[in-house]
Amino acid sequence: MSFKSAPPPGTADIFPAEVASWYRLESAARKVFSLYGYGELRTPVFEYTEVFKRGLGDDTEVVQKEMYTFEDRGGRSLTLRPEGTAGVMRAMLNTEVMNGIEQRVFYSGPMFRGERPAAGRRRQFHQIGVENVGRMAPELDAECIAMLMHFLEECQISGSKLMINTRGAIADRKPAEDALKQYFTPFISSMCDDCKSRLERNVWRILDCKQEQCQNPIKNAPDVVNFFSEESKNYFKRVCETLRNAGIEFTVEPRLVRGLDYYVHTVFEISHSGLGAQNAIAGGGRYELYLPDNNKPVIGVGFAAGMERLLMVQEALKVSPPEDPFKVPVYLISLGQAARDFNMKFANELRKSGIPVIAEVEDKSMKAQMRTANRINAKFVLICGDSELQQNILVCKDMSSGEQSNLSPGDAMTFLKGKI
RNA sequence: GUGGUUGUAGCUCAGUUGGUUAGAGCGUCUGGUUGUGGCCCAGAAGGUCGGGGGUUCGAGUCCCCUCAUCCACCCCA
Repeated sequence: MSFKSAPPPGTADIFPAEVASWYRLESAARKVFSLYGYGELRTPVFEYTEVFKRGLGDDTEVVQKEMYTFEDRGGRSLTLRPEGTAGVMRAMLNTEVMNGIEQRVFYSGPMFRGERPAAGRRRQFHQIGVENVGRMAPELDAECIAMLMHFLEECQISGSKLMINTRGAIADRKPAEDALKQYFTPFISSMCDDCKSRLERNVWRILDCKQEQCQNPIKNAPDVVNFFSEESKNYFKRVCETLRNAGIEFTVEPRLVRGLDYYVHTVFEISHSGLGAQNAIAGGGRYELYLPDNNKPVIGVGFAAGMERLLMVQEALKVSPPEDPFKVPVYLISLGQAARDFNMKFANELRKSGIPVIAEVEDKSMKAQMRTANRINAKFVLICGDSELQQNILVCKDMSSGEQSNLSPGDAMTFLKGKI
């Protein structure tokens, strides 16, 4: 196997046979999201580096060590988007959302993160995401989650687990952070290196640590919710209520923090077993996102789902693969140059009337051409040789029954139109 | 970034304690009497054994380096 034909680490070619499954995910997304009033927004795959630094938070793992950053010829620092929200919010700046008018958008496309590839984790991966921008209400958070569940249902994905938590308002952070710092400080010498640096940089993430030596201190850590304002607590309560009213099952996971700094209040994650270590198929929450040169945050609630992971779950659940939209049902066999000339022209006429066709261009034997027809799974073949040309007919053969008949080119076209 | 795993034909893999022209199955191509596929039969093509260096009379087999794969840590979608 030649390594030269392999794409760079963590990237993959998606061949036509697999693309059908991607189409299905995307059309499920369009269908469901449009039911909730969401329209598609397409933003660039790269942005000014500052958009992500400022938007996601300088101290996040993603910004610190996973971004594909480069300088363009104009000396601008640009970054391949590691997630979708920051770019969408950048696009929303200076629109009516800044005055509390709601915008509902979804997106899908490639994201880039310089991580070591593993099961369900690539350097270029694809997300479908949704953002409800401009307004804040617990009902919107709940509806966003409900829509995600609806989408998963549409994708025939069952057995997923919804976990939610609250991070409180930004104003609640300080007391909670202080309490956490105070609590962890006596234990910190026995904790892992990452946690040591998190203590000052980002205490919250200690709660998320999975290292053996950190589990004990974490287990008894104070519940941050206790430091939140009544307003924040009520907000979360209301989100939970609305979800229950919608009949959505979930568990409250006080340890659920998530890695990006822009989250406030509601955060959530959906996991699915049977995916390997990366078991999150979607995640999101409410955010207040600050962008360069803007002191007023863009607010909203949203989520992103990993397309590769959704596909993996579908496969694990044995969701039947969609029909290949690239089937070519008609194959034109020609015997001799004159017949080939005719077929090249006739093929185009068939295509213009909506019939997918492949015409053989090589001077191969009848048998060889029949074998090809069989291999590409043609439903019908049209055979043309000198005698057919003389009589102005084509032999039309049904590949599954083996029946064949002589038809004029015009009749053959109408016949095939009726069959395909 | 840190670990471990694997790397032989288009694909899935065999290759015995290092020993002559590197194998199988599937796939592909060509044939099995004039222009008819799938099944069957016959034959053919196709590999500098991921790359580089080393040990050896001799390396696909052993050692080192490198690249890539897959997986785990980490992080998250």
